[in-house]
Amino acid sequence: MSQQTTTPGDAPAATVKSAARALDLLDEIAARGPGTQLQLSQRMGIPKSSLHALVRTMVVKGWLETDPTGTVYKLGIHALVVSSAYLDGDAVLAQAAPVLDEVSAATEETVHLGRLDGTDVVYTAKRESAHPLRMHSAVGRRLPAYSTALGRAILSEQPMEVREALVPDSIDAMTPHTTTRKADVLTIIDEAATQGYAVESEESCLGVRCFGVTLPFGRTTHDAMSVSVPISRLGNGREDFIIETLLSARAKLASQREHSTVR
Amino acid sequence: MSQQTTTPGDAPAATVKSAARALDLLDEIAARGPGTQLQLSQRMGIPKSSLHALVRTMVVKGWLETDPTGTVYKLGIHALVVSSAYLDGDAVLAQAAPVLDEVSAATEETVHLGRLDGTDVVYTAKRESAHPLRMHSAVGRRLPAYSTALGRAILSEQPMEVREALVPDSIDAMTPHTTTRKADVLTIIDEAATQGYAVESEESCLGVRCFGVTLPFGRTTHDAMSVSVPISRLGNGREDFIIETLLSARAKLASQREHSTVR
DNA sequence: CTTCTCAATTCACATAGACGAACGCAGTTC
DNA sequence: GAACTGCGTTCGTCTATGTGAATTGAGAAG
Repeated sequence: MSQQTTTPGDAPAATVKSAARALDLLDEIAARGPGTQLQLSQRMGIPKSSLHALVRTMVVKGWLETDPTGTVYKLGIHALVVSSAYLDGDAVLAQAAPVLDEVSAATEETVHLGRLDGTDVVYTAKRESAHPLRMHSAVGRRLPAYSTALGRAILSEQPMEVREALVPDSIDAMTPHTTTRKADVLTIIDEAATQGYAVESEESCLGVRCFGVTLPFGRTTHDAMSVSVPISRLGNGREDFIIETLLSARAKLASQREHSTVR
Repeated sequence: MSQQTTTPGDAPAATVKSAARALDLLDEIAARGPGTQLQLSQRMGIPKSSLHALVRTMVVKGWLETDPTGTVYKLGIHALVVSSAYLDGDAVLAQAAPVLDEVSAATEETVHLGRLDGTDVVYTAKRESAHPLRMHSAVGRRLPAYSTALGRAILSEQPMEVREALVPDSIDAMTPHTTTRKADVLTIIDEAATQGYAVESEESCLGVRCFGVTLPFGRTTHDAMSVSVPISRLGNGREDFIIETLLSARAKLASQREHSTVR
């Protein structure tokens, strides 16, 4: 993804090449894994001699580390440090955290907070299910917005053009149940807009169904919350209960928002 | 952290200025919080005109975001994304995770994994206590090594010169109980080396005592595990139980290491 | 021991960026 | 409403850095 985010078709906007490359390099390694200088230079289309100085700089600063052998470059520990700072400075997270806890306590399932970034959603917080059977997930992970309940919830509050733009024409199936036709996905998002919540069943993780609602912050909502439940634990109205829980969580946040003048 | 440049007393080491600055800027914001372009340029000692292009580049790439007002710059969502990639690629974490779970289950207290970075330790994983009274902590947060049980455990396996170097002459008290004399801290570390585990009582967080042991990976150990317990829950041999749990966790990892040829 | 391969590294030139100073734009203060 | 203050932005020059080709070094293969 990263390579050349180039916001499509706009001004050349004086950009600092070496700084951009340093950041791209971090993204590249994050997205496609570690590599040698040569491999990375090929993957990114940068002359290896250029990469050389760059990599050295980044190692000195602790943003990259090498293998024991010294030839393979991977992310350094500074990659971790900034993440907590990002989360600390996030007003949405701070406000949503108590509600997240409540939903987690009420449902006893894995609960995520996520945010739209490009066509993906990035998890910004989670609460894990107490059950031994639980999803593998992590704060910072990105998944396509259109195939997750969380992302669909966000998309359902966007105007049509945005939905169109953020659902690609060709969708890779992550599981046999993934909806791969753009039109179908758009229909699903439309239903979510009507219902007020989004669903995704085994489309990104086999055996798991997710439910998502947006968080009522700001006028363009980029944040949402979802609950992921193994299908084996659904039934007996438990699905409805989870949806109710999510909707009332959102209602609670919305009312808080009216009382306190936050941002 | 940032601002140093000039790797102490060795080769001039061709460094890429603008890349270094981009990274320093991330560190700066992570360490001392967001700011306007002017503030940041002053904090970092960079001409504002130089910072201007840099900041724009980083915003375009999603590594920085602005306030709603557009004047205050803070970390962007990419800061989150790399962190999960860092953790994913970490062999130590993958191996230690099950043991972490066990210690968490056995003690029902907050358990941390951490790694030495300069004079600090950075948390790389945690399991939270189920008790409502629990520490505030987060993966990615850094604390001084010398004042935490986790850090002291790591230091206790380092040679004397390293300990000397990593404990500063002047220590800021984080709580009234913080040990602030370098000599005292070195003595405590020495005791930890003898005992095989490190302790810290209310020195970084009032009301909390922590116990730490190193993880037996590699020959120079940079990783350690700790348990943080509210003092009110100690007593009745619970302290000994926790220490035993940690020591046996380490023993388990050590034996695993002998069987599997990892890394 | 020689040759191949794949890695990092260095060098000398063309270019991209760092810098200080000047500018534009709000919101405040007098 | 005029002078200030704090902010981002632009411009032209000097310098740092990106680049391709050539070099070194370590293993593996012959």
